[in-house]
Amino acid sequence: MTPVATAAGTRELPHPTRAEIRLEGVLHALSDPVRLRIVRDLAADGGALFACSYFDLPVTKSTTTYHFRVLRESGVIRQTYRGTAKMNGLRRDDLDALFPGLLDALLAAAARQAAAVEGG
Amino acid sequence: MTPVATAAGTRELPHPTRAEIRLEGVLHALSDPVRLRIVRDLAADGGALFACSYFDLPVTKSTTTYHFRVLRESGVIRQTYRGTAKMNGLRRDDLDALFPGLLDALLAAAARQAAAVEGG
DNA sequence: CTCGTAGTACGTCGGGTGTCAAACTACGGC
DNA sequence: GCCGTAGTTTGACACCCGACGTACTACGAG
Repeated sequence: MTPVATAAGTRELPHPTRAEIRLEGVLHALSDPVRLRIVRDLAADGGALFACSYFDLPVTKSTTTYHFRVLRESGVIRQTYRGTAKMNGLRRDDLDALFPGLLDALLAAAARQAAAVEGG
Repeated sequence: MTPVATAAGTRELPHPTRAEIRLEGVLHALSDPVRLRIVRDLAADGGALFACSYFDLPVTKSTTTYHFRVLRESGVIRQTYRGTAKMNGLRRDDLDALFPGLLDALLAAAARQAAAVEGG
């Protein structure tokens, strides 16, 4: 069996269109420390793509999958398969078009808070 | 009994200090449609204060109390008693100091989305 | 004092969230 | 073909969240 399109074999991931992205969903996605960290790391290296395994998260693989899915379904990141890896990238263009300045303000706020916490 | 300081009689509400405000908490507070609406209304009239009953929310009184408490405990609003009413105001000074530009970006994003939804 | 208005506290309830372990699928290399 | 690596799925779990009704408290007006 498993002729075509098992859940994992689909090789095609559902993303919300730009118009479907909801501010509340984005804020909810970013209100989790793990997910906020992921987005910060993603934004740190420009528009580069990173596999899930690139991130050093304090949770198991299955929890990691869950968090990336929340980020994708809220429209914050875009995920594409590349061989056995799943590459993740910020949807900066869509977010900037929908909510100009928001992503930068959020990233700046996160950086500021991280500096305040780590720096004492 | 109830000589002094019952929970309601305290007439003093716990607020986080500026340093205690966490970005994740603010985002979580704003990720609920009812609370986002409250903050938008609060911001619409400058720094004016409004009683809870000023807002026309699609929930009961007890749920309203809950949402205002979430906003207060996350540091988004400040609540003070004024007779039998409880006045609510945005903590714009604290938020702007902690996360410059964030609140304005969030309000602009919310306004933009509201316009897109209502305007078709 | 009594009444009305504004808001709180408490108990409850269904559903969502974040976490894990274990078993599984998909791809690339050998 | 077989194995390892990367990620998924499922089920379970404890906890939190948003909603409600009811009973309650606080203050001001009369």
